Amino acid sequence: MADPTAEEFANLAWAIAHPARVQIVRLLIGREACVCGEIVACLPLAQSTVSQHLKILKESGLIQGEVNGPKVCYCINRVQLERLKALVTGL
Amino acid sequence: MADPTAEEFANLAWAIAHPARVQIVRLLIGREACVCGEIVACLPLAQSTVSQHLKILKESGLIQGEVNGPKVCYCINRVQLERLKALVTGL
DNA sequence: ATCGTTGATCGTAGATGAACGATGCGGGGC
DNA sequence: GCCCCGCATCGTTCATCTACGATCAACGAT
Repeated sequence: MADPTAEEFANLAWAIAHPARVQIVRLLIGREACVCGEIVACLPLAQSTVSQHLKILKESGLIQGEVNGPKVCYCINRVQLERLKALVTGL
Repeated sequence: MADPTAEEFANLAWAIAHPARVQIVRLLIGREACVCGEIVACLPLAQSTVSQHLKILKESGLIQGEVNGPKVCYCINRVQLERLKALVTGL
C-alpha cells in the first residue's frame, strides 16, 4: 500500500469532517473574504472554539488568513479546494 | 445556520478522513467486491482494527457488507459515493 | 500613554478515535 | 460431534478532538 495520496486525502477530508468547519468553508466560498468576527457571529460557538477550527482549516491549506490591522481576513484557498474536489471525484 | 446538509457532509467526510479508510474505499471501488480477509491483507493493521474501520464505513453508508457463508463480502455503495461527490463538487 | 477591540493561545475537562489482543460466534469440513 | 476458519465484538490503553473561559498580543483611536 503506502498510498502517498491517501494521507493527503485523509487530511483534506478531515479538515471538513466537522459541521462547523463545513459551514465556515461554505461561508468563505460565498463571500470571497470574511473577517473572523463575522464567522464567530454566524456560528453558535465561542470565539476561541471558532479560532481553533480556523486554525485547523488553515493548517490543511483550505483557507488562508491575512492580518489586516487589528482584524484578520480569511478567504478560501481555491487551489486546495480544487485539489480536494479532484481527489473526491477521482474516486 | 442549522445547515441540514452540513452534518451529513461532515459525516461522509469524516468517514474517509483516515488513510486506512481511504485505502479501503479505493480498494472496493477498484474491485467491485472484496472479502474482509483480503482487505486485512492489504493493510498494515490488525484484523480487529480493520473490522472497526469497516464498521465505520458501513455506518456512514459508503460501503455495505453481506454475509456469504463464513465470509463477508464488502462492496461500495455507489449511491452514497455519488452523494459525497455531489456534496464536494457542490462547494 | 492608555484603552478598547480583535483574534490567537493556554489550560482544562469530557468525549471520542485508533490500535491492539483476547474472546465470542456462526459455518463448513473432518 | 468436534474442530478450524473468518469475522465481529469486548475491554483496554493512549492519543486526540471539541468546547469553553481566561488570558495575552497587536493594533487603532482618543
